[in-house]
Amino acid sequence: MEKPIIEFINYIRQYSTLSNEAENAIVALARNETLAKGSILNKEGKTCKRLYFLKSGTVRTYFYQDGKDITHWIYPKNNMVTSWYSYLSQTPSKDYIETTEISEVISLTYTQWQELYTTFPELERFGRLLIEEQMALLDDFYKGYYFLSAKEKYQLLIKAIPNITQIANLGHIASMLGISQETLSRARK
Amino acid sequence: MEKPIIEFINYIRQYSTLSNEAENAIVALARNETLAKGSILNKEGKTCKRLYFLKSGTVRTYFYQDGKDITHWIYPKNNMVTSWYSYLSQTPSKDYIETTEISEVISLTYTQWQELYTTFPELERFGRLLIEEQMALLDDFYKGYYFLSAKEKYQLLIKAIPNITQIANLGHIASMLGISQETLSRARK
DNA sequence: AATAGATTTTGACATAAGTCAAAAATAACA
DNA sequence: TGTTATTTTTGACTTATGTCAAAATCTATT
Repeated sequence: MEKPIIEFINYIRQYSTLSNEAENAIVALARNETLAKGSILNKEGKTCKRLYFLKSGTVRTYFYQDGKDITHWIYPKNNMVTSWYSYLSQTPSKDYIETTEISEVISLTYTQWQELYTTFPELERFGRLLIEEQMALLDDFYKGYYFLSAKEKYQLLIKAIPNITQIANLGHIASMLGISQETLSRARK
Repeated sequence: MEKPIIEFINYIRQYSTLSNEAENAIVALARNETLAKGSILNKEGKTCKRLYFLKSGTVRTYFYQDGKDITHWIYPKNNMVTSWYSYLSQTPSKDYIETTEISEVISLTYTQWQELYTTFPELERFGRLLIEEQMALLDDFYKGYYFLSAKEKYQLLIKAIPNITQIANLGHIASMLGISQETLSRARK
């Protein structure tokens, strides 16, 4: 029998060694889905209950401000995806999470993870290291960001997500950078 | 005998239960210092080896961009302080960390924490929950931040750190928000 | 290949915020 | 309590980026 979860297991192994028991527990709980382009994983006002591993495809998180669709972040495949604030604090989200192309995701719920953390210390380690990495990324990305010109912001993003132009359109990228699409278009000239 | 570490132990207890053994291990390793105003805890180019608990006082992290001093974040007492990217990845920092008034800090090194995480699962839990909280804070704060006017940015900061005007001057606050001091002054009008 | 739809670029103009400089207000110190 | 230093505010002018609108380019489908 196939094990469609294997990529996720390998992903976890990059952070922490896994006992057979822990692996089996994850395999037993994980939900594996193939989603059409434009599928919504979570929406504004709903608490994000799941942490997703994006096995293939692309996911975008966004929210509405003054009626405008503003991209929060774009995730290429092989990333953990969720609405971090909502998921971690288990409070209603301000974000939408959507697939921008056909995507496969593997997920467990917040509650399941809490139990796994308690039962398997190696999974709590995974949880810690995963968030540490996300935190370091965010901390580094936003540092001094405000004082950069439109062009410099774009260059910084390219460094963080090199294939961003292949997986997202200009409008989404621009709002992610906090600049207008026209300005971004000119910055790339 | 006094236990000057007790505030830190209580802080940890907010996140995770602590066995006597774990508590003793921390007491044995923790370094307790009183620092004059303007003390530098870490500087640009040096890897931040310690995670600090700010028992009293105020700490500011900042970096230089085009020769300008730009505030990254300001920490009131009872917070964990470090240069997150540098500490978590153990690579050279871009930040300076300084006290802006006389302050007491309690700290352990990165290496010490790694050992504690392995020995005491309850401390690994603390480590995970601490970073999760920081991550949620950052994620929430920066969201949609770019599209706010100077005035709205200031209001958002006041919500995040209500006593900010008591513990930092306008120039530091302005650069933290990514706006000029003059604009901030006018925004507060 | 032709049509329709979506995305990106270009143009003209408006505006929030930056910069430099000086004045005013506040705090620190003798 | 007067003097100096530091911090904050105000003024005049400049500029990067936003906005609205239209043209150009790319993509998909029949």
